[in-house]
Amino acid sequence: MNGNTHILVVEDDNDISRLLCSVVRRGGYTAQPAFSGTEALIYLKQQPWDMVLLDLMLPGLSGEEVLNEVREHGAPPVIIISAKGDQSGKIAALRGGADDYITKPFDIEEVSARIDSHLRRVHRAANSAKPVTYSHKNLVLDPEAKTVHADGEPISLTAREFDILHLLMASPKKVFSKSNLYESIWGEEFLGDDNTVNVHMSNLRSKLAKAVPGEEWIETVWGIGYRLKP
Amino acid sequence: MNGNTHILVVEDDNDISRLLCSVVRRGGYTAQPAFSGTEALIYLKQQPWDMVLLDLMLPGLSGEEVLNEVREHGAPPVIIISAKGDQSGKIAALRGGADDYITKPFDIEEVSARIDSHLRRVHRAANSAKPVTYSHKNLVLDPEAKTVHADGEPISLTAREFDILHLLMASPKKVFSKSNLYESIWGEEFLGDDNTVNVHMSNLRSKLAKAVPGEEWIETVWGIGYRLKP
DNA sequence: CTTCAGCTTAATCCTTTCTTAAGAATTGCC
DNA sequence: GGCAATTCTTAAGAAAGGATTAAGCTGAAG
Repeated sequence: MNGNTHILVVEDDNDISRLLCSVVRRGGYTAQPAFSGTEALIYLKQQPWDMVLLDLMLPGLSGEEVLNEVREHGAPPVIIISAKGDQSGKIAALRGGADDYITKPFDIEEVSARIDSHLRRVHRAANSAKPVTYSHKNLVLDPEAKTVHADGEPISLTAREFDILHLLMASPKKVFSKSNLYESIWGEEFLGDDNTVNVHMSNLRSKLAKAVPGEEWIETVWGIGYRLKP
Repeated sequence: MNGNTHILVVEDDNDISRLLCSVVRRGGYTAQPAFSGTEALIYLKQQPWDMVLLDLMLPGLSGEEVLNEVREHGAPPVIIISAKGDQSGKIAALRGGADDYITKPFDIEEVSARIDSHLRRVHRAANSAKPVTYSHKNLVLDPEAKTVHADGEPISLTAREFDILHLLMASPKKVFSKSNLYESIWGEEFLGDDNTVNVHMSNLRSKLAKAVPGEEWIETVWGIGYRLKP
C-alpha cells in the first residue's frame, strides 16, 4: 500500500471530516475530503477512486444518491459512516450497494482496520490476476508461460535450463553452489563428483549468448558457484 | 445467486448455528454447519467455499487459527461473528484477515444484508474479469453452450477434450503440465506414469486438424507440458 | 440386454533432452 | 611461469518424454 491509493471522504461536518482524513492518511493513503454530495460527484467524475467513505446525511445530494453514482463509475468499496443508528437504514444501505456500515460515534482504530481490510481484499483480487515475471537487465522470465525473452526476443530453453535460470533470477544477488542448484532442481542429494550442472550451465550460457552476443548474464564465482552478473 | 453458493458456518452453540444456517438458507445459499475449529478444517480442505461465517470462541481450534487456515485455501470472504465485544479483539480480527465483524447479539437482517453485500462484491469482481466466450485465432469456445467453433464451423468434442481446450484457452500463455491438467480436470492426484493426457491431447489435436487442416493450435513444450500456440 | 460413445490402458515408435566422460581451458597460488 | 584445482566444452550414448494406434472397459441410452 502506498500514497497512490486514493480515498474519497464524503462528510459534511468539518471536524469529523478532518478526523477521518487523518485516519486515512495515517494508514498511508491519500485522502480527499468532499463536503457535500454534489462536491463528491465532481470528484467521482474526475478520476477513479480506490475507496469511498460516505456519510449518509449530506447537503446537496443524499448519501444514497451518491452511492448510486459511485456504482456507475467503477466499483470501489464504499464504507458508509453514519449517525443513523437505526437497523433499517443500515440494512437498506448494505442492500443498496454499500460494502460496510459504521455508526457514529466511531472508534478510529476500527475505522482504520476496516479500511485496511477492504483494501487488502481489493489487492488480493488484483494480485491473483496479475502475471508474475522476473526481470534482470534485459532478460525477462515468465514462470507461468515458461518463457524467457532477451531484448524482447524469445529464447527457447529446455526444462532444466529454464529451472536454473528461474532459480538464479528469483534471487539475483545470491550465489548458488552446485549442490544448491542440484538439490533445488533435481530434488536429490548432490554427490560431489558431478559435472551435470556444469554442462547445463554451459548450454544455458551459449543459448543466451546466441540470442544477444557479447553480453553475459551468469557469473562463475570461483570455488563457490554461480550467480547472476550484477 | 443460487443454491450452489456454499457457505461454511463455524459456530459451536447449537441454537446460534441453527439460526445462522437458516439466515443463510433464506438468502438462497447452501449452509454447512461446523461445530468446532477442527471440524471446520476438514470442510475447508474438502472443497472451496464461497464464504465463511466464523465464531471466534471455538472448541478444538480457535477462530483465529481457523482464519489463518482459510487464507491458505483460497480467498473467500470471512465474516467474524463473535460475543467478544471488545474493540481490540475486533480490530485484531479485521487486521488479521477477516473481512467483516459482527458482534452478538446480532440482528439477523443485518447479518443477511452483510452476507449479501460481500457475495455481491465477489460476484461483481468475478463477472468483470470473466469473458463469456474464449477466442484464440479462429477458434471460439463457449463454456456455457459447451461448443467449439473453428472458422464458424462447429467441432464436436468429448467432455474431456472440451475441458482440456477450455483450460488452455482460459490462460492462453500459460504452459500446463500434465499434472496440472490431470489434477484440474480429473480432480485427483497425478501419478507420473500415465499417458491418458497424451491420448486425449492426440485425439483433440486430430479433431482440430480435421476441422481446419494445416493449422496447429496446441503446442508441446518439451519436458514441461502443453499450451496454446501463440 | 445390447449397443455405442468415450475413457483408459497398453504396446510401439519416435523425438528431445540429460548425463557421462574426456580433453581443453581457466583460475588461483606458489 | 608452472602447477593443481576447478570449470568449460564437446560429443555420443542413455534415458526420459511424447505421439500414435489399437484394443479392452465402462456406463448410459435405447
